[in-house]
Amino acid sequence: MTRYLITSALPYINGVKHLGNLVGSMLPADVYSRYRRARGDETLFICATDEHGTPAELAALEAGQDVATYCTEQHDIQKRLGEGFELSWDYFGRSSSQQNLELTQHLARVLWKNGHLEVRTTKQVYSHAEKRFLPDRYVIGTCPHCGYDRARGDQCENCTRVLDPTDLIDPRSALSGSKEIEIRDSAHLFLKQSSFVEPLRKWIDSHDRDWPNLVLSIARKWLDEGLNDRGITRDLEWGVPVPDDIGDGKLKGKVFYVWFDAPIEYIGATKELTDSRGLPDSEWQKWWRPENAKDVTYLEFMAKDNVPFHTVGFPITVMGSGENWKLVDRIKGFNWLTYYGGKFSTSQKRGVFMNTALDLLPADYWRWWLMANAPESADSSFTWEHFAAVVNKDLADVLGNFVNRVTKFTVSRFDGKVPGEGEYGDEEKALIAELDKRVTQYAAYLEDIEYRKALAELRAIWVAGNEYLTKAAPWTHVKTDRVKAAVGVRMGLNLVHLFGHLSWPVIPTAAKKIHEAIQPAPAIIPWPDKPMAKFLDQLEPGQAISPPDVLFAKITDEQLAEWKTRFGGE
RNA sequence: GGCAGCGUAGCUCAGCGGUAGAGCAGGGGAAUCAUAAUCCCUUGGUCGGGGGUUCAAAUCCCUCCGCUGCUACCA
Repeated sequence: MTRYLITSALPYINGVKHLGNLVGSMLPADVYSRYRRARGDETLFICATDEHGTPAELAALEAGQDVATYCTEQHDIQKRLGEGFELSWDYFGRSSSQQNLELTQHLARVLWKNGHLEVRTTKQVYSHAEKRFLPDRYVIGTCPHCGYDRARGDQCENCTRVLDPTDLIDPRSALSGSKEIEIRDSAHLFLKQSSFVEPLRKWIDSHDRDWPNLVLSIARKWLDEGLNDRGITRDLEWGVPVPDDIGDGKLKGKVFYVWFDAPIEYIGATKELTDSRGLPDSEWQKWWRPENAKDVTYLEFMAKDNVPFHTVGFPITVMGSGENWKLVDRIKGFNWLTYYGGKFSTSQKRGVFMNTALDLLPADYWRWWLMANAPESADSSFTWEHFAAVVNKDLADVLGNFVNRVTKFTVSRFDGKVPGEGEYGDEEKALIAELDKRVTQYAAYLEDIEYRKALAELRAIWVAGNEYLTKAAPWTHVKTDRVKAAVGVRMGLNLVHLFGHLSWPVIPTAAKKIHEAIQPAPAIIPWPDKPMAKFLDQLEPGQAISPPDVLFAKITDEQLAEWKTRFGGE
């Protein structure tokens, strides 16, 4: 049987993530992981914080903390928020872990031995005020092309030309404004990516049919433009140190570039997991070393900005090692979620962030809207109006109200027990036939990782329940034909039970409550892996049920107005 | 500038060579078990503009316009 290795792009450490970050990687990975587990597949869902790099150092500086402490705190915050969103990680690691350090150094060593790395001297901007090297973007000055006086060292935001920091007129530090900067020579390790174009293209072409267009076109764009060799070290203190035996001692005190060590943390976090349980190395290797992982399908979830690093950078690391490491099998890429058509922005505090989202509403509300409107084929836009309308209609009216009306009616007219009288007739058979089709279709969409379509199908399944109930109308029959009413109620309760199962990967908390209205719920609510005729006729007559509290309170006009004001709608 | 994606009903989107679709919103009706929720019926689009290929184009090609993103040391 296939085992599933699932990774979510690593959220960066510099603060709480927004809904765009969530929907682009962590949440879809979670829904898929839950679906696999529901089907009984052995599944490993790995995520971690991405902790290295200049922004982490700067964020720590701003917070008045040393960077290690800052990262520890932020990691805990992100972990807690992820759990608040019911992200079912098997492990949420840290790219600053010892395990990742060792793996990163190991892979760099074999790349060095295999001749895929070389030392080159580059010109770097050094700032005396900060006593540090500055990444290009943290040097600002006047653009030599258009005269814009706040052009960044990597690109002028005004005329969009790509720049080198040495091009800037009157350069200064973006951090302090200090003009005491100089260009220094600095030795760095370069990964000779250019020699991997052919194997990469072959590999990418082999996924022509099973990768989304978005992913293929981004990957090919990079290959088509010609792969430049890429610096994989930086003049920073915070990061994985370059070992002394690489680069003939010219790289003392440098660290690997965050993009080199971050994907390796997928493996690192797996080892963190097995180490934390005192398991031998063979346990993490059974996911990552193909000789032990022939039955593993590896899926990566990420937003489109991450695609180059997962289709080019990381695969080169793995291929160039000459060792057998698991390469990704399927990549699911996402476009951007926008906030009223504009960018979600961490620095400008524009949009909705994971912490505030959970303060307003339970995770399931967000999970439903985000997955039902996932930016799969194009960017999609979050607006409070749309969010409230969708959540109220789909969750409160269509699903929540269905569960409520069936269970309440059972209590008021059937003593709160599953009625056993009567046999299923034509209406029930028609419903069963429809649901056999729809459940199969829903599963097919989840297998394809087509979330918009999958959730539309799930919603259609809920609607089918409402349609059936209207036709069965037990509230009418109960007055004249108790047996007929009993059939409708029994089917209604079986439908509630079904909805609890089918909804679990997407809205786990509500699904659990729905399941518990009928009977105690297991930790993993399994997929209804049998024909609907059986599944919808399985509740024992006489079994007691208990209506849940209101599953989804509606978002009121007042709340909507308040949130729009508070978060700046439009 | 280059590259990529997108432009289909008021809104959010599906369809991607064979008589224009879904959900929401709007209109009408039914029902009254239920969080006034539900169910049925229904209005609504010359598929961004123009040109071409084809028996046939929203769907393929060219071109123009518009929006978004990327452009390699932010991640």
